[in-house]
Amino acid sequence: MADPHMYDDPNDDRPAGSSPAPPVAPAFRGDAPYLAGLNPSQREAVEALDGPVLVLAGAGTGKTRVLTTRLGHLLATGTARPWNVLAVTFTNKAAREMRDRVASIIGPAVEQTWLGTFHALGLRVLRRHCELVGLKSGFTILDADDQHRLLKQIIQAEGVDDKRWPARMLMTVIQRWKDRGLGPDKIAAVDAGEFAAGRLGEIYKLYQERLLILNAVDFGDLLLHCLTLFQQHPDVLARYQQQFTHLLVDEYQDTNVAQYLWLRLLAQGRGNICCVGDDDQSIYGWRGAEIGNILKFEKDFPGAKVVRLEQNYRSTSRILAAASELIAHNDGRLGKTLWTEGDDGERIAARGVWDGEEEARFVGERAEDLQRKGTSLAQMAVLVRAGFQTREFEERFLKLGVPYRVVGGARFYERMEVRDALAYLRVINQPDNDLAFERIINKPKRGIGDATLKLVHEQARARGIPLYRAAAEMAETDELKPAARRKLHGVIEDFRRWRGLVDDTEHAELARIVLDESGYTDMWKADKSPDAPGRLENLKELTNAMEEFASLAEFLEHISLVMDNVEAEGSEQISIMTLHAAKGLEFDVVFLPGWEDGLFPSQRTMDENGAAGLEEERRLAYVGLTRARRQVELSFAANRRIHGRWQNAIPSRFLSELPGAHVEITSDTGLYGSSSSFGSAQGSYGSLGATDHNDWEDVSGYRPRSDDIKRGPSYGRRGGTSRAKPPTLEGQGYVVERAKSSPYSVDERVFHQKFGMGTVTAVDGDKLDISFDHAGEKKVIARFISKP
DNA sequence: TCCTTGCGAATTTTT
DNA sequence: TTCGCAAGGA
Repeated sequence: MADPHMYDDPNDDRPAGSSPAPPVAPAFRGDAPYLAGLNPSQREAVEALDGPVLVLAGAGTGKTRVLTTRLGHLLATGTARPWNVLAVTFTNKAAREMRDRVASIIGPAVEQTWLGTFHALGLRVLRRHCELVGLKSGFTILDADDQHRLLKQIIQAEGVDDKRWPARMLMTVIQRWKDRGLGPDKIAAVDAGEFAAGRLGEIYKLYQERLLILNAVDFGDLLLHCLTLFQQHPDVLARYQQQFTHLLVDEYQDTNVAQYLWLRLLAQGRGNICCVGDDDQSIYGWRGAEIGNILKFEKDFPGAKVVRLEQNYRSTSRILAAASELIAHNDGRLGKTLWTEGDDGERIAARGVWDGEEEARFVGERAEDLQRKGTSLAQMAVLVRAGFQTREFEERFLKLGVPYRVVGGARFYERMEVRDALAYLRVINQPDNDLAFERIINKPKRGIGDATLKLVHEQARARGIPLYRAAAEMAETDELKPAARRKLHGVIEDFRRWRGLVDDTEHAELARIVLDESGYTDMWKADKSPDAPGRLENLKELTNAMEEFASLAEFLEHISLVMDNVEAEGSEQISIMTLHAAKGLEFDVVFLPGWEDGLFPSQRTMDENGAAGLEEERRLAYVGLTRARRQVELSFAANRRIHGRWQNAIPSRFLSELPGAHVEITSDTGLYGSSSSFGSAQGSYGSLGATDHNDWEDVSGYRPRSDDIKRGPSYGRRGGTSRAKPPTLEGQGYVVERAKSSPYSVDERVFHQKFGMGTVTAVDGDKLDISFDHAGEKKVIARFISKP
């Protein structure tokens, strides 16, 4: 039996089995009110409480409802006591939502469950046993910026060329190692050898050592230290195993190896683990998520029951059909068949346009049109592949006066001014925080530059003391030049005064005092840049937000874990966001712009991760499509400006993977050749969707295969690019007549609007290799070529 | 110590 | 194109 004193908060964490479970509430046997309205598979997923369970929840099949009802059921029937349940999510938002919804079933008892993100729960465990992994109580959590600066210092100190091996890149590698549960001691020389001239293993080790000295951890450590703890202290692990009789995991397809190991260790107690997820929505492979976790669940947890949720309550059957056909192009799926009792709905509209600007114009018009017909802007979203794509839509919506919001983007707590303000507060709360101290020691400029700071650093390192203490001492001695010393003295005095105020000043008020007296507020007041007023506004918001917390320390602890924005929702605004940010959301109408090969699927992903990367892109497309309830408006441009370069583009291969019967492709006149060159004999391009099989492939002669990843012009490379904007459609020369099969042959002389005259060297469907007289070898789509 | 200029790189992102 | 960073001059 566990030592009852092991748990510092008896109210919260009673040791396992300290009291017998109450009898199952008779009224809840089988016909509990919260079970009403579940379909048979949902109900099965809720009621299978014993042994390992995998719930494969397709998009829009009521996953959240199942998850929360299951947790509620577990507690309401007395199968588990609240503190015997471990419920894990990925985001704070999901955790909040689950907590709220479970509370509506079982009331405040939910507060006693271990419900939270992997990181929050990892932290909770770690706080109790930190000394066992070499940390001291009160350790701090570094955010991405702190990590980056710390690693950069190490890289420079080690004399590694940070041009060739930027800290960001090495940080990513280290993070991926941590995601895989690998500490510095587990990195084989071969793995580390690829980076930083073979020194990354060493750098990783130094980085971890520095973290311990700073008494700090990064996000990856929250799990990594837990793993070490569990492995080296079986007694501790055993107690948690005993405590957690039931585990519940959301978004299982997004777990990384470290999270998997963490779960598996804990689940080895009673083995009642229930994971919910959708392999088709695994889109975070690039940050360590291991889709293999969900694929091999049945192997990992023998005797696992698999429940499929396939009835979709969100989308029309045409949208589901399109999404299903698309995702069927992926290999290695667990497989699901989504169906709905709902309407067919409208066909997916796919629109070809001239360039990005026209695409934005088109989306703007469609949005206004739909709004006039009664769809709220709040029920529309523009989902893009990459952040930079949002700009064109923002500009367009501004011009049209269509209210919009960009979801995601810079988060509040990551804004520079907010981080600066927090750094002041952190130093006051905990002067040993070197990174925070360093951040604001000369912000605003107070004449303590690199030279002075370097001396303080040396002193601190030599004596093994924190920077703040070194600075405080040097402010009293003669080691510094009088000017520097005076300035340093001034700041240290300020901090002393502020620290003296902590106990009897309301902490939000203290923050205002600090920001004023330090000159930080004045610095932004004096700043004439256009974003200065916004920054001052943010500082005000920050101090206001502090009022909700009991103390400064509590506030700081909270925000180091919860970095998310509280989004204002419900207002009449169209949303613009990345496909990644859209996961889990739904809208009546979804715009999916930029469906061009190289942009989406992203060339970079395909280059770096090959066929697996392409599959992940396809899942992203699947996520995008399944966000829509009623209508999907796809679009693709023939020309796009990427990083200031114009490039011509071919439609995304995903477009040709959609079922023609449910997709209606239209295109501006002449864009992709005249009508005679496309589709059937007389058809305007717009009639293509009527045929059973999408004619696109027949038209272009281009049949993508899943392993065919390097075709087509690529973004971010030379070839098919030009500096100047391509001539407008009204120009001329772009409406090209050509016969159905390729009208060009090898050795033929041709003309290209941008590259001038050239000779065809190879023909592959509608793609030509041309040796231009002045522009060199290029791959070009036939429609951009004319006969001289 | 601060400010200007020039070069290079440029997804997706939670905690 | 645009942004961020680093080197070099005032």
